[in-house]
Amino acid sequence: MKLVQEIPLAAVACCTPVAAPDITAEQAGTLAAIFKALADPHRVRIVNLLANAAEPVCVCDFMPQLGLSQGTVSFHLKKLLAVGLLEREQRGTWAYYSLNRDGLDRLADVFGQGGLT
Amino acid sequence: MKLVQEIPLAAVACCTPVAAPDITAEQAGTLAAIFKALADPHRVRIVNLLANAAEPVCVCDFMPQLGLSQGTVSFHLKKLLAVGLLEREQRGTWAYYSLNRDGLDRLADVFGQGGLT
DNA sequence: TCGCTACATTGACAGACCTCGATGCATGTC
DNA sequence: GACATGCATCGAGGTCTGTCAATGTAGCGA
Repeated sequence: MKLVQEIPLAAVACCTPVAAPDITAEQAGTLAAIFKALADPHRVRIVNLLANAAEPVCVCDFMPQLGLSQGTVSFHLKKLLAVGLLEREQRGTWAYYSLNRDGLDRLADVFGQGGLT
Repeated sequence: MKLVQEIPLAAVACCTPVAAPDITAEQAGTLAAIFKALADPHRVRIVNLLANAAEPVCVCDFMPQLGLSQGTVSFHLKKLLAVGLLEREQRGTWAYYSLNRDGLDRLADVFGQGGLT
């Protein structure tokens, strides 16, 4: 059970719908890695917070919202970043995170298209 | 880090979009549990196989497809069943599994609706 | 009833995950 | 240059997960 840990941003760009005929083991692994990134309540909340934020959010703002230490917040952000769901922007000492809307939209396609109706 | 293990079928029926404003910790946990069920390549393949199957599939058919032992296949099917993504039907000695299309459709809504465009 | 078949469950183990505190590394300020 | 700040990374811990072999359970046929 060794999952792909680092998924380049491009991987999200070519998500295979779960209903696509004859998914390969690699495609299943890529999809599973993205789901795994969302398989934690704190990371779901991070995505939710970013989805409702008009501006990018810095790490220090997540800490009180999630009630986690700074290192743990960085840990979760890195996971979401690795699968291309988030974008990171450095502004001086601060690191601002925002949602990669394209990534989420394509994830929606994984369920929608492909004849799952 | 204690996740809800058993999610009743109804839970999928009221999925909260990730972009819904101010998600609660419980809602985040429910969503994360569903993503966690899909956070394994073998389980993604199971969903994929069922999505392309015209008829419900029995456990014995999954074993050669996934290359897993019988006990492990049951283990994965139980996970997907617990979050309402699958349906189970007993026919004599056989157990037939099929996709809960409603569950997947609602999961698609989690990304689609809520102003994530 | 007995045996067989198809599944579910259990026990055990290795590996992965989440968390925190501590440390390291830039960047900005004095 | 010295210091403070914001963030990433590391090490260690406890917990959870995925896997198999073995065992338990229910239905079917002889």
